[in-house]
Amino acid sequence: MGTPIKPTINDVARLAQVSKKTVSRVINKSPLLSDKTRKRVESVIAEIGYVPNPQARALALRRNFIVAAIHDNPNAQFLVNVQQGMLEGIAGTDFGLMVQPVDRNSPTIAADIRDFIERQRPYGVVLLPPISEKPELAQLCDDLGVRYVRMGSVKLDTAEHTVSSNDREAVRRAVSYLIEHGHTRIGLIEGPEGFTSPRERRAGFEEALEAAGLKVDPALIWPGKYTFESGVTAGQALVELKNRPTAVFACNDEMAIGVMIAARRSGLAIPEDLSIVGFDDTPLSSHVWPSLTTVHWPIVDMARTAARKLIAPEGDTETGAEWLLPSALVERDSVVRPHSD
Amino acid sequence: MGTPIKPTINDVARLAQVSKKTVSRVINKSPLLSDKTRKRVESVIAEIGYVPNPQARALALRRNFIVAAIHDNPNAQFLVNVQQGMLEGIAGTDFGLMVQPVDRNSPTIAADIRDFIERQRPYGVVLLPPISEKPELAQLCDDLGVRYVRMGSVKLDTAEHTVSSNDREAVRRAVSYLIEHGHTRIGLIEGPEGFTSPRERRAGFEEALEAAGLKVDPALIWPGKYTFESGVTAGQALVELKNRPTAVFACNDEMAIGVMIAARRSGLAIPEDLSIVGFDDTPLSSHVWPSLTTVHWPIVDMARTAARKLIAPEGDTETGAEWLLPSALVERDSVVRPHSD
DNA sequence: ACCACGATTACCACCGGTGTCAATTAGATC
DNA sequence: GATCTAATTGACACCGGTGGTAATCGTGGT
Repeated sequence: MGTPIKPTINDVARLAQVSKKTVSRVINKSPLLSDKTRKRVESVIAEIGYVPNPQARALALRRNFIVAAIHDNPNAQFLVNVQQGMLEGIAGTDFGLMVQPVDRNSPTIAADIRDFIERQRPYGVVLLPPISEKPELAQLCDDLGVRYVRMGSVKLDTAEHTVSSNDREAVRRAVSYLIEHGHTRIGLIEGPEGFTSPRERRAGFEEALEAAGLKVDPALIWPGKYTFESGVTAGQALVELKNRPTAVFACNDEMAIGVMIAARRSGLAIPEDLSIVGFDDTPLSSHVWPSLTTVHWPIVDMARTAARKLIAPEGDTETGAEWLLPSALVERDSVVRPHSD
Repeated sequence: MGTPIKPTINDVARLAQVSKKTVSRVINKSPLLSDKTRKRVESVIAEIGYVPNPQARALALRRNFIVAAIHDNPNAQFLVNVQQGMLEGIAGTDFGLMVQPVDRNSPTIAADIRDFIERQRPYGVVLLPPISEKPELAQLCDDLGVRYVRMGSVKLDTAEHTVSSNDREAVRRAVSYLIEHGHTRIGLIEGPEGFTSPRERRAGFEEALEAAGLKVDPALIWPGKYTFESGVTAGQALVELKNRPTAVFACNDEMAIGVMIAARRSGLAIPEDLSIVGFDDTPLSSHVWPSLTTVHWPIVDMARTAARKLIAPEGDTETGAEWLLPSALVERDSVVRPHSD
């Protein structure tokens, strides 16, 4: 107890009667080593329980074994999914995961991120949406010489260093699904303005309608903020329309569930009177009743991929997974054909 | 771009015409320095944008500036709250936050944690519930010479290194609140077996009944797993009882909401036919309809405190906040007086 | 002007690893 | 057995900081 003194590479070297450098070679699995020596050193390592000091390694190699998730996203499920994915991506390596939230609206956001990176010098960082949409932050990482990967929707300013999903196509398919079920008056609850992903989702919505020869009715499109409350508000507005829609696509699950609540308060039955489709596929979506048909957003996959790309050897640009990950519609119980009138 | 070379302490020393050590003193705000020298060095630092290399510091000081949250908790909101709290606790310091999940059921859990700690050598770790209840893990931290703080409910094996809330008392108050509202048949949905916190919550439930002279009816007590589904199952069972309860206390919010759903499926109105109280005060609890009366569990406060205690100077045992943090009942809309029959 | 003494500052080893390159050893060849 | 070459291994500087101690500076007292 107290303060146990960890054995160092010198201890191993002395006990195995070899030089530090040889021990270093064993640790790093260098091929230019005789089996005999390797065995001997390995047995000493096992015996005294030597583990290389990560800080010393980091100093000598001028790179440490930490990747960081930098985010500005208040959504718990999203964050946890990202963390899970990144941890999967670094599993089996020596890397660890740091988390650093920032304030999207702060004027010092760039300085804060710079501060974090310089204070910790992580090996690389993953920029999560929505701050991944700010090109100046990617530039900052470049300037600081820290590797980075952005997570986002396709159609960011550039695809470089970006792991993405195709939200537009995913929404197009989801709305087409509603149309195939016979819906022609379909409401949309949008995400917050000023970000790529909500914009893409709206574009997908419009494309689906146009492809089916339906026209986009501005009265059926309401703004939302990705929050439950904003879903309730928008849902209420939609439901109280004289000529109300028979289906609603909400740009995320939370708002979709808000719509459910609002509709029910107005005496509508879900899905009989109003079909609803969400986006994200959070656990919540299968917990509500009726369970929510929604677009599965591959966050975990994206985060895993981002982490893998981040720690992949320099030249190795084609490590395994692709940069674009597929979404999929998850059919549950919140969509039926509309009343035939 | 490319690989910018960060200025080092040597660059500063050369430009300011002083020794490395003097620069080091400036960085560490040593008092034994003349103002003149300090000013000169500081201006050079500002000019070339020098930031000390954290890995070199970590090596020399034999301690780094990272605290880690080690957890085995699948609940997203809980994790995010803990992270938020810990980040608040280290705000303004040089510390960063790492996250390391482990598998509670894995036989190698201790080895996994040891592995993590040795691979990263964080300055200290916070053990989150429920793994904070395993004394052998605290022992492990001791053995490894890494500082730690546990988060949990009072009545763990020992209070040492433990930031806690008093779940028993909190539940006692919540259930007393139901009793004050006229409920006498009160159901309980328990948390998973084998952990201190659910045990304490149950004890609080029983104490409240006994204090009011009511007897504990085993038929009204159902097991749960802290999941939404288990809440639905238990809720359904309670509601279908011949002599069903007029109120239910669920050991967490998710289960409480499960009970809501189950009750509604059986045609009961909430809260008119069934009052419900939860535990946690997750955002969810104010999103459901009717909003859920629940016990506010001070996770953020506990996590903030844990982080502060962790990085507090050695002897400084009485830094600010207490080790025991208060819970409080949050009155919302899910409790009314029972039908007077 | 000289000296003691506290305030500043410099020097050098060290933290625990890795890179470079020279030295040593082993195996092959004649 | 001597020589050559490839395979192993070691010596040493260095990564960028900090600690301990010695050296230097400034000041007041006499």
